[in-house]
Amino acid sequence: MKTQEALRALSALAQEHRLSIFRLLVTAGPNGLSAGEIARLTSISPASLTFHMKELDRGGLVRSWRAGRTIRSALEVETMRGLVTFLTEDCCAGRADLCGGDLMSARQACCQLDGVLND
Amino acid sequence: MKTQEALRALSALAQEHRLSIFRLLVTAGPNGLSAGEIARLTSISPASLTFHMKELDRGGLVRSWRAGRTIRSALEVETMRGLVTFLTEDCCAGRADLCGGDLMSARQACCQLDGVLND
DNA sequence: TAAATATTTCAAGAATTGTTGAAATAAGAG
DNA sequence: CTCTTATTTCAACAATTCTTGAAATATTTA
Repeated sequence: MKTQEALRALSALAQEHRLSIFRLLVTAGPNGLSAGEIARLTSISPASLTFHMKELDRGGLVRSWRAGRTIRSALEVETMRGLVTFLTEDCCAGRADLCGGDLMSARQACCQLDGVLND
Repeated sequence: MKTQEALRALSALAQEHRLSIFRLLVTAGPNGLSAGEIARLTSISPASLTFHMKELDRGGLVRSWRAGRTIRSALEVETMRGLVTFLTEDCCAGRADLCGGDLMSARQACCQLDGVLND
């Protein structure tokens, strides 16, 4: 995952409504939920929901498809996995332990960085 | 970490300048960097930097202190660790594997959720 | 095809976020 | 105490984000 993709995913999650939509879709599994179900369960108006679903889509966090006369959306699992990897491995590269990453590999990477760090 | 704290941390990271400041501070370690150094290294104007450092502070991602006539800022490590935990354990609760979390414990949790999920 | 349901589009307006340069504040150096 | 360096504050403005209700579109049902 590149920085720009990560920024779009982070922006998508950094909003109250969208975070709750996201968490709802986590529990919904691969079949997802229809827009109407999401709107009802989160008390977001239809027009506003369309706006937020687009942002989640732009962030690569959901995928949507038509099913009859409803639009269903489900989590794009790999993106979330990629974001956590970005935060722990790429974003905090060489110091993955700082972000909850693996301590052993982080320690090795840190040793290589020792000369670069300014303190 | 509560949802509102996570939202502030996510919002703080969801901006190009702030993400690059964050990544700079990852490499800087506990002594941090002065505002001037950050401004020079990232090409952000002083006034704009003040604005963004406040957002990072609001997100709990950095802490700042005066050292002589400079202000130094360093990473607030625990918040980043907490955010990754939030994303993997709390946000994706019961499906931590979706976010790159531990597969074993995720599978156990999923079994308990099976009856609740709607597909 | 007409009616009903589900969702999107659109434009207007409100709210929030980000940038800028000039002036203000804080601290060390002469 | 004055000068210089480092940073913040502020107000104005631009840009982006979010909400709203009304109208438009797509699909199924009668």
